[in-house]
Amino acid sequence: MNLNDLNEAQQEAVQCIDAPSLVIAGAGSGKTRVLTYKIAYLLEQGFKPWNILALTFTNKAAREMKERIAKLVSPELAQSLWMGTFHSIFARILRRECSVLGFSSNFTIYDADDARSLIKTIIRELKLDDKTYKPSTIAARISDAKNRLIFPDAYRSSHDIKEADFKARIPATADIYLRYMQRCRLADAMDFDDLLLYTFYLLDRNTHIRLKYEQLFHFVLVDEYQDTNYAQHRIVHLLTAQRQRVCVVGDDAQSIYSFRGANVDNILHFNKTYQEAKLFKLERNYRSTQCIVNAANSLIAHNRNQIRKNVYSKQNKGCPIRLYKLQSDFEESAVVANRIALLHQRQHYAYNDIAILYRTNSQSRSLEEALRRLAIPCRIYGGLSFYQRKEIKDAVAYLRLSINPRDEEALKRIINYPTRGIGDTTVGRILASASQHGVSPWQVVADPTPYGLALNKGALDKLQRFAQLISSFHQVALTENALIAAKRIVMESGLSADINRGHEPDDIARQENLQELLDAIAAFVQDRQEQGEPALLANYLQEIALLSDLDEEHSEKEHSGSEQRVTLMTIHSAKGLEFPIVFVVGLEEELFPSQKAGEEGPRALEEERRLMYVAMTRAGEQLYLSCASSRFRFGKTNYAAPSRFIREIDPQYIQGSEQTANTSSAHSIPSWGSRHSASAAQGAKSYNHEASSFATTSPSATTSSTTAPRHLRRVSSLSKTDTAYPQAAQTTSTRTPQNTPISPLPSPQQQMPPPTTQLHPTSPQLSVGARIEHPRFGKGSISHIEGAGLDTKATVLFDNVGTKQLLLRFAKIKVIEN
DNA sequence: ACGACAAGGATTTTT
DNA sequence: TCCTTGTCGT
Repeated sequence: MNLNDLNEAQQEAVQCIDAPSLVIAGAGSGKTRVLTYKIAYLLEQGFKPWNILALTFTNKAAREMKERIAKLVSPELAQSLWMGTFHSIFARILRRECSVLGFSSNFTIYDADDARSLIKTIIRELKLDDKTYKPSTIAARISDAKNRLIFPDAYRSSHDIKEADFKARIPATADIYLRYMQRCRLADAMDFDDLLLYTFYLLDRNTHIRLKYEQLFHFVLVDEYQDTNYAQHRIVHLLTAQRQRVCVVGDDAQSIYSFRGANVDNILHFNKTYQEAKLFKLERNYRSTQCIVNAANSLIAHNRNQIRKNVYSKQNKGCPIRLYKLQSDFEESAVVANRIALLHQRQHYAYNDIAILYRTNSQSRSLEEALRRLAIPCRIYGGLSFYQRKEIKDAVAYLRLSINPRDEEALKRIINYPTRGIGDTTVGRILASASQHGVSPWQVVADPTPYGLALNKGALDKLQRFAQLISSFHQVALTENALIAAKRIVMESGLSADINRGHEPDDIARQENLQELLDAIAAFVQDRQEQGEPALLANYLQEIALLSDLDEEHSEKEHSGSEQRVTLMTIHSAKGLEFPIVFVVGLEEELFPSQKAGEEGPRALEEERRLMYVAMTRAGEQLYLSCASSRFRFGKTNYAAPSRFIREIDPQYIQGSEQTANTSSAHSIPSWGSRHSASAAQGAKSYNHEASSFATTSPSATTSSTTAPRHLRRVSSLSKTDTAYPQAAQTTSTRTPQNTPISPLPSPQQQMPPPTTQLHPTSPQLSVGARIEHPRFGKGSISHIEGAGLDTKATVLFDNVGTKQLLLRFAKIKVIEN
């Protein structure tokens, strides 16, 4: 490591180890660099890696930092650091110390859906109206309380809260909260917020444990400090109050998660908590042109609540920000797509260098369509993540229940899926009985007699069979590795059979997803075994509970090469990323800033402004802004004025914005008819030129080109939706209505999203008796074949693992002899 | 127990 | 518009 790689401000921040330090890292100022160098520096100064705790918000951030430290120092040292997300580190600690809290070390982690579902159950049990007591609202309130370290008893006795709940007409929230906590405990489950809440509780109440971790962590570093909530702040404080060896890094101007409990005050008032704190400001931006940096500064200057800083760039001045004022969202998309085509063709920008950012996910649609018309490949981030897909949740519910049968949410999810005759009435009685006796539903299922279940013989039989099934899974999970256990569970539960029943594109997608899960488990097991670490199902579940699917990015790149795509994402997901070219679209009042923010007042508006700041500072070389006077939203055309944020940017950095900023009102936006008029901004003129190819696209062509991807999007309900358009040139021009496939089941090569599905379009010719080899199951012989074409399914008797049913188009099998 | 239909709701979402 | 949710009918 060489400190000379850093600028002066960065060096100072890195070298401060005897006092708490707050590093305000302006956008693009090398924040991660400072953190990694600081850790390297600490190691050089003799700190042991296992005495250093580095907390991040995302797994991705932790992983990246670890990689960089591995390169900077050594992989071994990097490996021994305590580095991870708040939640994963605290979960690790909690699993170790949980006996004090009355949880087992295999406790389940409830995700947001589990939490909401349980809250809903409780609302019903309490005979409250779930119109008034909207589960999501209550869940948010409980989450909020937990993030502020307010336990149920404190919640109940707080006058302010009581009044607020009374005003909101949900006075029973305190009861729901208490019951919710009890139920989680009974289920041996913690939700995301509990991981913080109980960690705090443990450290705060248990001196012994606090001392242990105080003595363990000689230095604590926190990334993205502006996004910490009160609980996180207090935990960090508990761990560092003695030694005062703490370094937090962040940018108050980029705090955009207050709606999730993040509290900007943590960073704004850091020096109140740590009075000896030293403040370091990283103000040199290495990412963007002067024009972009200055424009962003001029915008954020409208915020009152902030730490003043002077972010500057020494790069080129760069070109001014281009502003497009369009008439409709449709036009906006077309203009953006056209501009991207030009950037690609004339200025030779790679698609990967370009991002389109928007406030809401729903804005992606028209952009996607416009891009497709010009055959520009794009990748849309957002939507359901892998683990949120129904079939994955079902499978994971079985796995969870096998590890922790008390997991109420998992039980409810699959007790009658696949259908086994345990209907709502039966489940209702079980839940009521469990709740009445203060036991977990599983206890009632496993042993109904003591709880006086009013069920007939048939229902009881079915229950017993279910209980036995789960018990056997539990045994398997304890003894076998995760892969073997998961496969048995998936097969014997009937889930596999249910999933593999259908042949619709959606069914196929589900089958693939389930296979993907099993593949992921296989990879996990292999990985763990290579490391000589345990590879039980419980270990796997612990791993995935806190994982979103961000680390698929790696594997995906390895698999499908690096195809160039334009990135489409919300501004929130773009935080921390950068692109040479950035388009920020949909700059209209009510949309950005959002209507809700407007209603909520200045604080919320400031957050929206920070969001705009984040959006602008993602751009390195060129920044484009656009707004549309009309937009199709919620099935209606809405009209809105250009966003105030456009006005708040110093017009000297915007091309052609002088007139629009001062003289034009919402009504004098250049429109189709007036685009040649003198009042049209320069941006609109260039639009006129650039959009020529769009202008020739007739509306009817638009509708026909929309047909193809409809179910495609469904099939690949991925968090990342890839759209490659292998036939894209035809999509708009040559494909006529006649040769547009009408069948919902087009040929797979054309219609499947290529990067996510690895089909084997030409299934090997197979006959009964053939010997084959499968990469995971090994060798075996075919005992039965059914179906034809794409749906050919073979029953294979494998030498080592028994009989499996394989869909030939998915199974990567090799024919040994036919 | 499941499919069909209507109604209502609809930021952002690191864990 | 599109998705989730709830209700109804078989």
